[in-house]
Amino acid sequence: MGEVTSSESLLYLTDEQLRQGIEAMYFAYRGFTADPDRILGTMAYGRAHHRAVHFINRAPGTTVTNLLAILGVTKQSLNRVLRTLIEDGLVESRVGPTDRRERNLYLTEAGEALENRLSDAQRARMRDAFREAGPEAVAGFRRVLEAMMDRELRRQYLSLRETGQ
Amino acid sequence: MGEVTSSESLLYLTDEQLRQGIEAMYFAYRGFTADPDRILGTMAYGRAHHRAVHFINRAPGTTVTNLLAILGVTKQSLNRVLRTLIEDGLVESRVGPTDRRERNLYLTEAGEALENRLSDAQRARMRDAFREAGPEAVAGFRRVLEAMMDRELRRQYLSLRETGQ
DNA sequence: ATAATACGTCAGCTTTGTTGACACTCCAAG
DNA sequence: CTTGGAGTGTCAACAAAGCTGACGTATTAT
Repeated sequence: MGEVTSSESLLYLTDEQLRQGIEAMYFAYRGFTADPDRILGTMAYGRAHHRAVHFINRAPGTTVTNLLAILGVTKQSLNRVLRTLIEDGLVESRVGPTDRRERNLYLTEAGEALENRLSDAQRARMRDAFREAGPEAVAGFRRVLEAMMDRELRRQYLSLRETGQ
Repeated sequence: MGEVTSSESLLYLTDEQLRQGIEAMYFAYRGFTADPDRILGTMAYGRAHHRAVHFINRAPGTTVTNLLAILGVTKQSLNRVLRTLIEDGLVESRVGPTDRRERNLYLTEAGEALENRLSDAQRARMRDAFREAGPEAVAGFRRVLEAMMDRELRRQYLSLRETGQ
């Protein structure tokens, strides 16, 4: 406290500051997932279903391999989730038009309805947080998060951003 | 795009912006946990052990009930983790001096060694991200994360901050 | 004395991840 | 036109880490 590290004051890089950043990240992430989790808890779905539905909505027609790369799980794990979503009529799997080995994934109306419910809840929290913190804080938030991603995930994130208008 | 919402420009509260914030949070959290996970993967421990060790280090002598409140899991779940840590000599459980029903938890030297290894890795990533983003971005990052926490978790987070110098 | 608290543990279940193995379809290249 | 490999689906077995419910045992508080 009151200890000046340099004339530029790199106080925000103190171990104590970094630890607070780590704890903030941990507690905030729990808030971040709390609302969708509550909704999902009332049905037979979990966080994995949310992720699948989110990214299918984000990039309709995406293939299984694509989804595997974004989610970073094994195909067996994803397939289990995907299968229940297809059986329950939330996701449609169409044989690829050019390459018929591929499966293009789409949300059905019911799937879109669930996606909306979940992302409405998550967006509401994000919106409140953004509003409370203000636009400059939001810009900083985004900048730090981007810098925290793994190289490959960052690439994925940025290419998703291009997609969305 | 180019659509002006108001004279104040609340463009950062667009659904598209919020969705990008959500995805940034998701991808960044994976980066956030990647390094400790890699280390833990080489031993018989997981993320749950990391959390326990982190918060015991943060508040030495904390009780089991306290830890339960911070981590938000059941005592059965925590106990499984705690038991292995105690058996392996990373955590010491002392009978409470004033109230002998309580157990005060402490890291042993070996426990501290593991905690250091894990948090060094995590801090290194946080430090790089902070350095890359700059002090103002870091302040914004913290402000948004704080606003995203559940009321109760935010309380916990803030009381932890007081503890640390 | 009795009730409540703090802790530990047994048993069983769920979600979501993992390996490894195998089959099928289909594209592309030799 | 065959053959290798990519994309996909699925079976089996397992692990980590969460959950509920129930019970036992100290210890403290009323």
